[in-house]
Amino acid sequence: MPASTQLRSKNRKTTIYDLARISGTSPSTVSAVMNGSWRERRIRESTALNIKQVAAKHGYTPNLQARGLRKARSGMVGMIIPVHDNRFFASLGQSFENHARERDLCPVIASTLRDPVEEIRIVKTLISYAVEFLFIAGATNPDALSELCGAANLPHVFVDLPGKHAPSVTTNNYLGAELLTRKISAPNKARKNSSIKTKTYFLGGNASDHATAQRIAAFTAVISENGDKFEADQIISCGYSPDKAATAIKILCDRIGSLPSGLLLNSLTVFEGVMSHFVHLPAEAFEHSTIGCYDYDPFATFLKFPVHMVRQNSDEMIARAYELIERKVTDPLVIEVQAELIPPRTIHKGRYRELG
Amino acid sequence: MPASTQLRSKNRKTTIYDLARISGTSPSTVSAVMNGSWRERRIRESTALNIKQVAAKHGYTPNLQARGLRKARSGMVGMIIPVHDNRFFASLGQSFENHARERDLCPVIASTLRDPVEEIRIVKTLISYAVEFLFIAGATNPDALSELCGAANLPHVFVDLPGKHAPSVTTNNYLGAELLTRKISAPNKARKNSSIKTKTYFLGGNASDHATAQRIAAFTAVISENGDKFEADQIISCGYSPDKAATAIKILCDRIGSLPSGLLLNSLTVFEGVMSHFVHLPAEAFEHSTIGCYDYDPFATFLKFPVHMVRQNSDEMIARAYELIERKVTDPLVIEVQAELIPPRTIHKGRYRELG
DNA sequence: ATGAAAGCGCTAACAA
DNA sequence: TTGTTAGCGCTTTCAT
Repeated sequence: MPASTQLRSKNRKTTIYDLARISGTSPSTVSAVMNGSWRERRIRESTALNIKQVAAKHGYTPNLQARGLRKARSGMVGMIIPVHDNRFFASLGQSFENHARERDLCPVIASTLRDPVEEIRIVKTLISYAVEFLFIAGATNPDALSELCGAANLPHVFVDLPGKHAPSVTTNNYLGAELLTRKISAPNKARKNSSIKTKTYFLGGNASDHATAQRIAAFTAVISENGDKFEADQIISCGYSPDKAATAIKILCDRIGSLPSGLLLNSLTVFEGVMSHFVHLPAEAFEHSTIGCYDYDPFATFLKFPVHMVRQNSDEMIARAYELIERKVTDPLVIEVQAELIPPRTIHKGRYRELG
Repeated sequence: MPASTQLRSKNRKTTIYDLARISGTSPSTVSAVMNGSWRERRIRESTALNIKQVAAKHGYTPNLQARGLRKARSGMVGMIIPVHDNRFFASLGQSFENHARERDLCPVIASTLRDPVEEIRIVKTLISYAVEFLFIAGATNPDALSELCGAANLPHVFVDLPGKHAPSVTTNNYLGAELLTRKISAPNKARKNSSIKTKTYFLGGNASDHATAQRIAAFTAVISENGDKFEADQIISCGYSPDKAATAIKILCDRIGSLPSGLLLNSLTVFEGVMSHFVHLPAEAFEHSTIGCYDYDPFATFLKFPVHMVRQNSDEMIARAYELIERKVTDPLVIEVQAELIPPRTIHKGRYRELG
C-alpha cells in the first residue's frame, strides 16, 4: 500500500492531533473538549459534540502522563500501608479509595511489608509519579518519610502511627485499651476474695511501637487503679506473629498452671496464634478467664468463650485525614479517633446480647 | 535580591537540566546516569559517580511521568478487584504487589465495588495512565473490559472470574465444592437409616455468576451420586450480603424445624450473616449438622461446632497470571488452580486434629 | 566519552 | 470562537 494511505501503526494510540485532523479542528480545541474546559473556552456546542463523537468512534483515551507532565500534577494520590492482607489496613485502603474517587482522583495504595528500606523506596516511587498527596499508615520510620516528602514538597499525613513532622490521625489507643482492660479485669474484682488468681496479662506487639506503648500505659493504669499490684511480667511483648504468640501463651499457661484470669491480646494475628494453643485446652479452662483483643474479626466474637474486641473506625480516620490535607494543615498535630468496643456474641449462651 | 542570583522556586523540583548545569555536564549524560544506562553509553565512572553525588545532594527524583511519556511505557501495572476489604481479594492484591515489585514495576490496585459502570471507568483510567498490563479479578462485565483493553492494545488476564476474550486463572471451583460437599454430606450417609433428616443445603451467592454456578454443579452432583434425590429448594442463592443470608437461614430453619444436616455457605459474608442467627440456637441444634464454607477465615475454624473451609490459593493464582502475561498469551484459555480444604479445629473436642 | 536537539501528548498563553 | 506555539522533563538518535 502506498505510504500516503498507510494506516497508523496498530500500536500507536489516537492523540488529540489525530482527532483534530479528522474533525477539521485544532489540537487545542480538541484538548479543551476532552478535558471538559470547553465551556469556559467558549467553544461552540456543535463543535464540541462533533469532536466527542469522533473521539468515541476512535476509542480515544487521553494520555494522563502527558497531561500530568504539562500540568505538573498527576491526578494520583498515594497511600502506603504495611500489608493489604489485614482487616484494619484493608479497611483503611478501601476508605482511602472511596474518598479519592469522590474527588476524581486516582488512588494508588502500596504495601511496605513493614520493611523500612522498602518503605523509603516506595515513597520515592510515589514522589516520582507526582502523587498529589500521601497518606502514610503504620510507618516504621515516619521521620525519614517526612523528610523525603518535605524535600519533594509533598503534603502528607500519618495514619494509625503518628509522625513528628506532619499531622497525624490515630486511634485513641489509650481509651480503647482502657475500656478493654476494664472489661477483662472487671470480673476479677467480683472474685477478689475467692481463691482464684486475679492476674491479668497483656500479650503481643512491640513495646517500642507507639500504639502498643499507649495501650500498655492504659492497661497498667487500669490494673493499678484497682489497687491490684502491677508486675512487669504482666506485659509480654512477643511481636505480632502467630507463632511467637502461640509459644508465649504456652509458656505462660505452663508457668501459672492455668489460663490467666484476664488476657488482652494486642492484635488479631496474636489472637490467631493463641487460638492454636487454646485448641488443646479443656472447656473448663475458660471458665475463670476473660479474653479481650485489640482489633476485630466478626468470627472471633462468636467463639465458645466470650471475647471482647475493639474495632477501629477506619472510615472516620480517613475522612479526618482528607480534611487535614484539604485544609492544608502541615503542623504535626494529632487527631485521635475513637475506637469501638464490640461485645462478645458467644453462641449457646442464650439470646444474642451484650455479655460485658 | 538580584535576578541573577535568584534561588529556584522552592516548589520546582530538580531536573536533569539542573544537575547537568551544576555538575558541568549535559542533560543526556545525566539522564543516562540516572536511569542506569550509563555503562553501555560508556560514561566514565568518575563522571557517573560525581553526577550521582550531586543528584543525592539535591534530593533529585526522576520524573516518571516524563519518562513514561517519552518511552511510551509507564512502569505501572494495574489490577482491579471488587473490594479491598475481603480476605481473598486482599491476598490476591498482596501477591500481585509482591510479584510486581520483584520486577521493579509499580503496582496500582483499584477496587470496583462490583459496579459495572465504575469498573469501566477505572479501566479507562488505568489505560490513560498507560499501565503495562492489567489483571482483572472478579469482573462483573469481563467482555466489555476486554473490548476496552483490546482497543488500547493492553495485555490483560482475568483472575477468579474468567473472561471469554483473554486468558484466565480461576480457582477450580468445581473440585473445591465437590470436596467440601463430600465433607458435609458424608456424615449423613452414616445415619442414612436413622430418623434424622439428611437434606443438605447450599446457601448464598448468585446462581448466575460463574464461580457459584460451578460450585452448585459440583454440589448437586455429589448429592445425586449418593442416590439421594436432589430437590431445587436445596439451592438458596440469596446473594452475598450478611443480612440476606441471615434472613434466608432463619426462614429455612423455621421451615424445616431444625438446622439442616448439611449446609454449604458460599462465602464468608454469607457465613457471617448465618452466624447472627446461630447465636439464637441452643447447643444441641448443631449436633446433627455439618457446616462447610467456601472461603477461609482462621477464626471461623475455631467455632464451637466443626466448620470445613476452603482456602483459595491466591499466590499461585497470581503467579500463573504473571506467567501468562510474560509468555504473551492472549488466547482465552483457562488455568484452574486448586483450592485447599481446611479442616475444622474446633476447640474443646480433644487435641488439635483434623476432624474431617 | 559526551553533547545537541528533536519529540513523546498535552495545556495554556497569546493571536487572530 | 478557534488556531499557533512554546514548553513540561525525559530519552534517544546522531554528531563530535
